[in-house]
Amino acid sequence: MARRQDQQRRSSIHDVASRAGVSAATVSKVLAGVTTVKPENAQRVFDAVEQLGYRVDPLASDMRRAKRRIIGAIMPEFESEFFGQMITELEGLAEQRGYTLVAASSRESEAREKEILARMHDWRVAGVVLAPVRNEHGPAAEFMKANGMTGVLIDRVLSDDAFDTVSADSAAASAEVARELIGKGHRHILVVGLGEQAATVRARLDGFRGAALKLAPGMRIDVVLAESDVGPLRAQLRDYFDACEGKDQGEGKGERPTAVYSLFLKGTLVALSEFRRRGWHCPNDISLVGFDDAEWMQVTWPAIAAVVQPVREIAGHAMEALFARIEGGEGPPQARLEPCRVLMRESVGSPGSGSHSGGGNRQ
Amino acid sequence: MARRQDQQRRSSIHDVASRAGVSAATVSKVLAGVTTVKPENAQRVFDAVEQLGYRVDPLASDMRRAKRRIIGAIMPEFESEFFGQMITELEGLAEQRGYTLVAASSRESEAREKEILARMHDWRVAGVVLAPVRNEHGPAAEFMKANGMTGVLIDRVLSDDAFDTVSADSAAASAEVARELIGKGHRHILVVGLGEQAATVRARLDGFRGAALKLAPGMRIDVVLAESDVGPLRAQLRDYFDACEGKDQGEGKGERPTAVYSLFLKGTLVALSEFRRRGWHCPNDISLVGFDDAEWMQVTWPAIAAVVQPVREIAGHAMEALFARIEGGEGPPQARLEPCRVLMRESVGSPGSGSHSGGGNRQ
DNA sequence: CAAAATGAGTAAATCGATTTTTCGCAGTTG
DNA sequence: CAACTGCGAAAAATCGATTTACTCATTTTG
Repeated sequence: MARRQDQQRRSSIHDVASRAGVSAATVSKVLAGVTTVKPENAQRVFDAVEQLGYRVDPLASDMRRAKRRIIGAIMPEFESEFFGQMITELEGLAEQRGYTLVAASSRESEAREKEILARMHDWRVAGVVLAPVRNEHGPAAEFMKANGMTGVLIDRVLSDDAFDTVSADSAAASAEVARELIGKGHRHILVVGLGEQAATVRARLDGFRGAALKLAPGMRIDVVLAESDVGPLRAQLRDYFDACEGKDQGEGKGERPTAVYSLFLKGTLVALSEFRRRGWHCPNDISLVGFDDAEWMQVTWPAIAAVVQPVREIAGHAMEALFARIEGGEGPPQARLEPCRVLMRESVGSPGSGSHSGGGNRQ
Repeated sequence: MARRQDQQRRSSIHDVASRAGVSAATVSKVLAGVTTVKPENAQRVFDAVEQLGYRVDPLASDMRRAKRRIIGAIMPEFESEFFGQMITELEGLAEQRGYTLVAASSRESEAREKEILARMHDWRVAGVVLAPVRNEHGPAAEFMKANGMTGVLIDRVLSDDAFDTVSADSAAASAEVARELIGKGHRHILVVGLGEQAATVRARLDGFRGAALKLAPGMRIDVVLAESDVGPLRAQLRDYFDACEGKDQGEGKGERPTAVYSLFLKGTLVALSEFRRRGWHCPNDISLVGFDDAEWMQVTWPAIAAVVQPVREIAGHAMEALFARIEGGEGPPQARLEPCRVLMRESVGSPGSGSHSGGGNRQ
């Protein structure tokens, strides 16, 4: 009914100006906090703003200025807790500084990543927080470089010669996982990963292997790395365990690993589902640690041990670095690593303790 | 090194115009696909665009036009799979139509919800997809109404007299859950919910109760509803089961429910963690069904039965309705309900079958 | 006391598009 | 031949701010 007229034109700076009896320029100055305005006029401007319910149009405002107060954020996905929290944090931080965050999901595609970036460039964003699909050497970072965009790379990166980077200290966390598992007596561990090209997967693998072989030089570390998708990983894992079981029978000695370390969240899920399929239970039949924590991991039985990434810290330092650059900060790019927490939960035990429901007869 | 000069001013429509030897207006028309331009000139424009790598500045473009090609999306949170998928879908759909999606999290706060909305109004968004914290009667919807904004309400809503609504058919799904549980022999069921004010919680509760009491009139349905936060719910649930156990001893008959139906995801987690604490296992000691599915639910042991919401459908129809309104569609607001799928998994069994690890001695 | 500096404010240019208006020119028509 | 029609394109207005340049007073300074 009254809808049509509700759709009134919002009042502009000129409406405020004429109501206050000053020029638009003066209004702009008052609102920007310039002090060279007569207090009386300033008050009249404030009054007019109040009466008209005036609010600056950020679009028009950004039009004139060189750096627009828009930040772009590109994440590989939004479905996981990690990136969900990340977006929430980034959005809050951007808002605090009066910026608007435009978020987009690259859906794990580098092609899409670049397209989104191009669109953000069209918007002339002041800066971009990019969590690349693979690593810092992808086409997206290249695009940013070529177009002189300012940005920060997070998560699946180590360091870059053009952009600041912020990520979890995967290597250190993985080393700690190695220490924990070896401390419990594990000497044959399977590491599961996806995306050999992802900077973090490599760091996690190397961190784990380095620490493990230092503590237990003779130990065995198997690795199952799928290239790009979760589907193949599932099959690879099945084949891997099939092979173990085969040897089991042949030699009468358990060739099956006593623990699995998954380098990423979906891998943890795939491992769990493979355990289910085989009727294995944690930690009696096999131990499990996953990189990336999730809320459900502590309520299931057993609770799943996990590496917790410091989302707040990553987001905070990423934004800090980004705004420093936006405001003209110079100097070589910084590569920042934030420490993780390793939560050892019930899914990890000592090998050979407890009853087995699996096929192998060990010890 | 070459960075500074990379930060070149991007070419504007005037650059294209002068290179093509026409006016800016002509360039605009060619790019908009107006046919009243001499083919020869059109070609020269295209060439110039190509050579300069020109792209329209969406900000400047939106400036002049009445409806800006920006869609706002406000979700209560980004951390869950549901809203993560929702944002992903919405973003994709907006992009398909040449719109930019600006997403923000109200972080389950109605105050913040309204603030975000005000900021989106400042941006003069063409439309808003709002998933309200509580229901359609909050201050945010009020704000939208008062300011003549066009929008669609989703998820925690039933119907509205000013906006189209799209949500999962919670009531029907809950009725199906009731049928399934009663079919398995359950006659004493606890329903767990949060936020009595949330439209969906009420619909789910009523849908469940209605169907259940119709099928098994004498059955017992207990309800534990926390008002606003998960913390209290945890305590309430503990008290509830403590009370059950107390009676257990006193009467020697199990007053403990044989199944729990959680009306929302976090409730499912809280229920699971309470089961853990008491050493109860699904489905032997108690059955569990939760509203909202999650990836992990099918890989844990037992797999958790859940109601799957049709995210794609909700997002799709929400955007459809929104764009219809943006393009001037009239008519009374539509309230749309999308059917859910109920996945019965291992967490549901028949009462009294299987061994018990809990305290009560039943049958 | 004249010249320079300062203060307070305004008109106009600008940002980069879109849209409306105007204009020139060619071809028709009365 | 004047008037009219149409077409294609240019010129100008517009969107809503910010910023620069400039105008008067008033005050300070040499």
